[in-house]
Amino acid sequence: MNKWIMKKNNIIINNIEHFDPVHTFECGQCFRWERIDDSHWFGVVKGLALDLEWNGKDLILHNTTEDDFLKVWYSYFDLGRDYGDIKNRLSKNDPVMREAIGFGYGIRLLKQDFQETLISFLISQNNGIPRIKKIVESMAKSYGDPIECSRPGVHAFPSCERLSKLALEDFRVIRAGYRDKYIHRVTRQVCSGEVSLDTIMKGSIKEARLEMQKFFGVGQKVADCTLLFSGTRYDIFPVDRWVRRVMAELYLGYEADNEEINSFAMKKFGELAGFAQQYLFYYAREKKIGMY
DNA sequence: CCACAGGACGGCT
DNA sequence: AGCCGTCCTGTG
Repeated sequence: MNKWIMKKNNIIINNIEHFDPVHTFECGQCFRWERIDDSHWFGVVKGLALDLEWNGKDLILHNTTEDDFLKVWYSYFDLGRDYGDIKNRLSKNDPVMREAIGFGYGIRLLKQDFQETLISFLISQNNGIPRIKKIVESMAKSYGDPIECSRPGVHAFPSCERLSKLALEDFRVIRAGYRDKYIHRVTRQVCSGEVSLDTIMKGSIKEARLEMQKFFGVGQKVADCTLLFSGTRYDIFPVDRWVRRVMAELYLGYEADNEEINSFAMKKFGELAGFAQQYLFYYAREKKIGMY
């Protein structure tokens, strides 16, 4: 549990542990944080804009309110979770995990908006991070509500309700390519109740993953990423090419298919699978594990 | 010009 | 049930 104080319009968390904005914002889970300089970041989350400062030990959330902190930022940054305990449990008898955690020690799983996460990871398929960010930004600029903040031209990520009213052609401007038809239909599937968000939130893991894949354009990978990065489920292990590489290289010794990797990871990491995935993914990508 | 990028669909066997 | 060509767009 982290202690925090309010000073003027800033929330300050002194000596925050298990956090580094580079690790957390650049581990591939989010697309709307911009690095200003070594200690300053700007992000747009759930209709709010935030100037974030991190000096190497203290986290400062500028120009916010206690209300927004308690309603949004506290859960978004997962401040109630004991990452020390998670790291200990994952590291136990696992030198690979210990190494990965030592490398990405400042990763936190952000609790992001479900709809935004769903659309963002729909866009992510067959795409690299710079382009994903560009498309998401374009989506906000074109159809999201403007936000008054320290910078001009900032927009919230548009709701599915708003997006569902658009025609397919309206998505051409965001340059999402063939994914525009997925976005078009998925936003309608969310609003119509064709896919049960209740099952996704409260069903068993198996039911939730199955229900997610009723969304047009959502396969297992996008389903799992959405569940994990929206903080809906943590006992989940998204498998993509980086995870496939790191598992082959550091655990299995051979190239296994997604299903085998998934069941191996679930058995090994259990309810902490989601955290394990992030440490491994970040480690693999930054170190380019298995690329040569 | 071609390969590939943090996949998924749809038509084929 | 599994395989595989194809899908927009940008970058190298």
